[in-house]
Amino acid sequence: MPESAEYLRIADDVIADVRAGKLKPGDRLPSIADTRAAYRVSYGTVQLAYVRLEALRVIRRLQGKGVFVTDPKTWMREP
Amino acid sequence: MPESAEYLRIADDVIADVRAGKLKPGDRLPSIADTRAAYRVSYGTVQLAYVRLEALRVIRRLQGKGVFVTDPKTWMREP
DNA sequence: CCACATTTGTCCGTATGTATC
DNA sequence: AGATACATACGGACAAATGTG
Repeated sequence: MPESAEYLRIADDVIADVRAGKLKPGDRLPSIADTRAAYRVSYGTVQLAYVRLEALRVIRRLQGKGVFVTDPKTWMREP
Repeated sequence: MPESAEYLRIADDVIADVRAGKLKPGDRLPSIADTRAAYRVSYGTVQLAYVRLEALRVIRRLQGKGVFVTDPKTWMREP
């Protein structure tokens, strides 16, 4: 295994983008299909990252609509 | 059509057990193989529940050792 | 040190369901 | 009706850490 797992890398990248302001509350993330292609991973790997990000309250997953960034105020405290 | 997803049910059950005191900080959860059998689900479904619980800081997953309950003080607030 | 079993970790491909547009 | 997008689940495969003999 590389430095860290791919699903963690995907999740960390999203968090980093939010912290950097590249993703703002309400923004929609690229589709899972696009993310899959960008990272060259399976659908399941992206979903694993999203399940984690949802638990961390960084995103909301809305079936049929997309995946959206939440308000960082609710989670942006420490590591 | 599932009342709710199996992986969420597994995760919620663990949280409920911790809240009820049936699982205490430092306790080791049943092995994934046992949990699989108990819920009659696949390995991946249990892992999904655990990835979520890890993000919620309810458990720590230690490769080769097991899955352990964390100190609820760090997460037991909110819904 | 070595071999082996156990246990968790990660990833893939596929199938099917459900919601939205 | 059809296309798009997310949701959930399964089975399989191999890697990595741990513990035991």
